[in-house]
Amino acid sequence: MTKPHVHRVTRAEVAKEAGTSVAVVSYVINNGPRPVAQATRERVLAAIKKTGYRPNGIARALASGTTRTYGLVVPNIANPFISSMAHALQQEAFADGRVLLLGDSGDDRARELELINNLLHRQVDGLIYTSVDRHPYIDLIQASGTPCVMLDRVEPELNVCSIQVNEQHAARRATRHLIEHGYRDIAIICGPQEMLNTQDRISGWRLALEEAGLAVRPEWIFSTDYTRQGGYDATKQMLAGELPRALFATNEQQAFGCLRALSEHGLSAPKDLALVCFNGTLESAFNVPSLTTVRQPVTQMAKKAVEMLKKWDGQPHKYEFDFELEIGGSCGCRSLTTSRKSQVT
Amino acid sequence: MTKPHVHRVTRAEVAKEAGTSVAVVSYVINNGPRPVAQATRERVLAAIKKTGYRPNGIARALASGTTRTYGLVVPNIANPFISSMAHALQQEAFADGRVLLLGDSGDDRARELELINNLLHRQVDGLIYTSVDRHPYIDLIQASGTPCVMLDRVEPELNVCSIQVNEQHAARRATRHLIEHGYRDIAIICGPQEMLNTQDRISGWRLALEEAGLAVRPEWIFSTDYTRQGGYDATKQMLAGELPRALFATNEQQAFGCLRALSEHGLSAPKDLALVCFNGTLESAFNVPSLTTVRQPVTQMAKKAVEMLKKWDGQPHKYEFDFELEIGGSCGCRSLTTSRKSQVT
DNA sequence: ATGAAAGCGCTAACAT
DNA sequence: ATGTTAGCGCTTTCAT
Repeated sequence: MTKPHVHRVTRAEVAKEAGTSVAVVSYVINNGPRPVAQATRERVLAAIKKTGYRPNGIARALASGTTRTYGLVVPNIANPFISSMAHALQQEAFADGRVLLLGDSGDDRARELELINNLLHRQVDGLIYTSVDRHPYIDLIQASGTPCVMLDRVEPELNVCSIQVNEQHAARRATRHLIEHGYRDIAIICGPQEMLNTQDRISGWRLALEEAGLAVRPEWIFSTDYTRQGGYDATKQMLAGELPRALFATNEQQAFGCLRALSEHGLSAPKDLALVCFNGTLESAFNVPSLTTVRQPVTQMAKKAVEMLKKWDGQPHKYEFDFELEIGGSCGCRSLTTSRKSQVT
Repeated sequence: MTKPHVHRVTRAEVAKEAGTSVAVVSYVINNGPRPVAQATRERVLAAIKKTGYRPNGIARALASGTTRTYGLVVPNIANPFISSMAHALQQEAFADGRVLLLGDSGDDRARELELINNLLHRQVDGLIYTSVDRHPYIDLIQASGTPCVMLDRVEPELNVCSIQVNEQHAARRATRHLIEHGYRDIAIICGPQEMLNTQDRISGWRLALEEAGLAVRPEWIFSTDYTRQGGYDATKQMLAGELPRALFATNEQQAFGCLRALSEHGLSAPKDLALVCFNGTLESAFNVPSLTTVRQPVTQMAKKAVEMLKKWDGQPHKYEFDFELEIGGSCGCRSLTTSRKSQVT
């Protein structure tokens, strides 16, 4: 019952000032649910202005049962792909009068659990969730009855809503692009093996190789963290063995780590190693060389995610979005085509 | 009074189940403010487990007057420097049991106002604020009595708390580093002229030049957005005139835009243009070439920001942090020293 | 069209 | 050590 803030004007004072009941003040503020006579409305508005009244969102949330808040749970907001998604989600949510509670788990599964519990206690109206793990805390969320949209793939048998691109297809498409360049020795730097998205991306890579009749060499699967350092370390390791001619890095950060490691050995892309990556952002487009990358339609996905939370019906809808293979210079295309429009102008 | 969620267990049910009063349930949950007999405590805990009770954070916030939430207002969460700061802030805040409400204004001043109003209505316990503009909405925040820490410099006469590095010093130091390399023709790519941080960074640059007896050429001040595209455009413009030998880019994104533009003209750093930038992140360390950059102690600053909100006393404390000039390859140092430890291992 | 009042689920002061 | 209850500031139903 401690009130840390300065005195706050309440609805009662406004009502007194306007000479009405508190209910009418609510009707004016909320534009409903009942009509208010024009004269009364004006008196109320004047009283609001005069008193400097500001509705208390917490009290409103308690009474109305909606916090007008979504929770966003992500592994790490410092990942540019994720922060670009967060940006789009916030824009979208705010257009609907809602704000995002940021839950950044710092790539830590225990922390992720704490955050989800915390956000659920806060009665968020919905959760937008990317787990650090292949076993997201779905039960917990469903038990609370909170609408939830997953932003990655989950075990098919889980009855959850999800939004994603088909990552296996995308990985296959990216790898196939390298094959079309004529490369036959194609390695992959991927995330932790147990994660579903890692598995999808590996299997897409494998599929493309098999379709082209190329050998799948297990020693050319470099599993590491989805970080720059991970890509760097994996590449160092790769450089210690027989060097492939091309590489599929399963996220943008790994690709950057890879380029750095290459450069420390006097190597570069696409000259010594052709490179494509997954989930590129503006960074890929501006990098030198620009990165050929699988692009997810972040803005559209954000729109859909918010829409799904708004229209929540408890059914486990799954939406799949088309990805785009954005051609940059890292795969060697730039030396093949001379007249390509620049990415960045 | 709509309850969108499934039935939620309340404290009353727990009390009934445990055969105690509701107050005791609170005391158990909150570990106070009054002691509870061990036996009772255990009965309550058992009842909580059995019923699946979860405290309602909103009701708690209304009754206690604290939402255990901070608002974070930033120009754009997709900016890597900002998202790394957001990451650190969230970690720090959560250690204190609080969560961040993300207010991403999308570089739009009107949106920023809406967001601040929204967050204030939500009764956030504090605000961490970086404005898109030189005139932040301080009055509004102060009128609400909400603790607030600014993360950039504000007009000195404003009585607000702020945390920052001395940007003029940092800019001067960065520029001086270029001068120490022997470069005499040093340009600057900066942000919008009216912003205080732009002015600080320009004046630091200017000061360093003057101290070295070098000419300050107004045509070598390229004002643009703090974005990759901005850096790109400014560099294109620069390339149309007489090319300087060195450049100070006033944020990391501009630096990347610059490198891209250079590359499209067959030029590169540090060979054709030595480059240092402001507010580098891990991206600078991993880029090829790695970027020489002013680094802010993001983690410490986040710690301090949260601490200031916790210990709020209404006084306009200002904290200045030491920056670090992180040496990379973009300024030419790499060719001078051969034995430098790698940045990224 | 408006007023009165019953919650929303909790905290904590006031009882015992 | 524990029970009872008055708020917290709002939404909305039930009256009028």
